[in-house]
Amino acid sequence: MTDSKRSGSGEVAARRGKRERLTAAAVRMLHEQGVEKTTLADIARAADVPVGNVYYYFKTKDELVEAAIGAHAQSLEAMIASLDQLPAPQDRLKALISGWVEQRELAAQFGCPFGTLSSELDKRADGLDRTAAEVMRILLDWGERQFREMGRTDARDIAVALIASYQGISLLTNTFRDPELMAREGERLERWIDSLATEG
Amino acid sequence: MTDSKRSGSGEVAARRGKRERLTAAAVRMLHEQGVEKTTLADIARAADVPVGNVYYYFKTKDELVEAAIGAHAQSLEAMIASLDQLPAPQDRLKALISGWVEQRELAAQFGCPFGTLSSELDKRADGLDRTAAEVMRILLDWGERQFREMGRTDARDIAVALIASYQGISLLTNTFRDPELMAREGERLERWIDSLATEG
DNA sequence: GTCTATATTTTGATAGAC
DNA sequence: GTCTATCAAAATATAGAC
Repeated sequence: MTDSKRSGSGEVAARRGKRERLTAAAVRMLHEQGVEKTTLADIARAADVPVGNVYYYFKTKDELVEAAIGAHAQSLEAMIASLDQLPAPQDRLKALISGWVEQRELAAQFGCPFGTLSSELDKRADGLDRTAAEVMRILLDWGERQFREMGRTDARDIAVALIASYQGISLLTNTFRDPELMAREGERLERWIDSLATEG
Repeated sequence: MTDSKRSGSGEVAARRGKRERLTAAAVRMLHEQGVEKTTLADIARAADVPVGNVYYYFKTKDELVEAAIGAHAQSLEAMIASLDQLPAPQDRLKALISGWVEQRELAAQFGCPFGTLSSELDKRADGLDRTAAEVMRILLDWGERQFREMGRTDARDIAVALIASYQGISLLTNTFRDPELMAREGERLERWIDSLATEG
């Protein structure tokens, strides 16, 4: 078995490694350049994989976009699991906002990584926009649970309002290239969360 | 002067007519399909102008995009002039929100006409994203003036928050293809405007 | 001013050597 | 499994007849 180093688990590791590098590169490039402007060559270069080799891992560009959406879903689930460690729903929500504010420089450069992707996919006929909507719904449902736990009967509406505020301030932060916009809106949202706990 | 019908003011009218049709078609197509997905052929077809003729009016695709931004600026100025007819700033702001809610079906299909454009342009290197930012600033400045007239010292921050809420709910309304999201958020924002007038 | 035909470039995707 | 070379289609832009 002189081929033992090149076959077996070695191949699997290489395969997974490249596939994951391509997915990570896709997430980054789609965020920075958008779906339509990003070419397969861009992604291949960012992943340090030859262009022609991309098709061994992903049959079409859409499959790469789908993999990027999946990666966003995984990140989101991990973030939610982390937030759920906190005992009080108010603190969980405020920790979510803090995370947004921490990413304000990236938002100023390229907007919300998932919001801009979702927005762009909504202009396409295929089903990838529905996949993105599913991911967005995970965050919305989590937010609703927090507000319900705080005793709000309008939990869904204010969860929608919170996520909308984040998506909107991401767009403005990006449009004006001003991370301070996100910081100030974050402070306002945290005060708002506190006020919701005391009000009816 | 056998050519009198084809030269002189007739040509100017035709020229202006086609240019304006192309601009209007660009606005519509860029909204529906996005900048990168929309081809010059798409715009030409929507304007009922032969593809090759487009270049007589616009030297590049970017010039067409710029014209579309200019058209948005004009629409915005017209809307502001109309809102300014109302005597009270609260009513002007609530009329703005009503207008957003009225357009909810279009938002569900394609998002905010200007927000999605601005978001996409921010992913490009050229200066068109700065032009879009100028237009967005017109609305922001107007909102700030209304809140200041209401006696708010935090006028800029809440103007940013209001526009962000609209941009964000447009994105969610589009993502979930649900115009009702915009309607409910509109109601919430109107209650919020009222509460600002009574609070400090 | 208008339009057809076409040049040029880019991009998604494939064939086939190694 | 990897990679080079290349195809085919689409898109921007131009040339030149009318």
